[in-house]
Amino acid sequence: MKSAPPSAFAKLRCDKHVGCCGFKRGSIELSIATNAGQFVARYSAKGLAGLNFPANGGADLLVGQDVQQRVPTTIRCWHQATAAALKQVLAGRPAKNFPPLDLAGTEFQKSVWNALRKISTGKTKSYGEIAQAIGRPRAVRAVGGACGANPIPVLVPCHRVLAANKKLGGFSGELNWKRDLLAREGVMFW
DNA sequence: TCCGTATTGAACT
DNA sequence: AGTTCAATACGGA
Repeated sequence: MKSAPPSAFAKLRCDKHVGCCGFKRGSIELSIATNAGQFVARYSAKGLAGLNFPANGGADLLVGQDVQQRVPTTIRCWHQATAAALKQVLAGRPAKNFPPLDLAGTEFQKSVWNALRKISTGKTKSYGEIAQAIGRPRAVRAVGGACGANPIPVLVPCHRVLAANKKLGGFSGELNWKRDLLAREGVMFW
């Protein structure tokens, strides 16, 4: 596996910023520079716990390589897997290796997210199909809610879920991301 | 308990 | 072909 790119920055969130920006106390955030912008991955003690789309305004919180050296070895290893996997998906290719995922949520949400991970690159499913896959054929709307609560977009491919009529459906945050991600995988939709 | 939701399919214009 | 509408399961307040 390749080493972390030199463009990767790390930041450690100060504990006094608890609750700020939705990040949790003690978590470690590492950014990933891609051709789609700078993503931010968040790690807990158990694994990758969150992934954020590139956003403006966070640059002032970033620090350089010196702080990155203070990141625990295990997390740096996870981050390499995360960065590689993210870039694979952005390139429209299936990710070979995943870091351990620390998916925090209810049992229902985790079952939905687990079902999402079974959708292979370039394929799509409807909310109804996901609902059926987890044994709750009528929980279609709840599936949508779980998708919106997905803490790790892209790697947990919530963007591969379309409405039953194969139209785009919705997305939390910029809908263009869903379009873009699908286009990167060669998926055509109405 | 009530409200909103990244749905769905059927019944209507 | 577009619009309205009720059923539905779950999560958050």
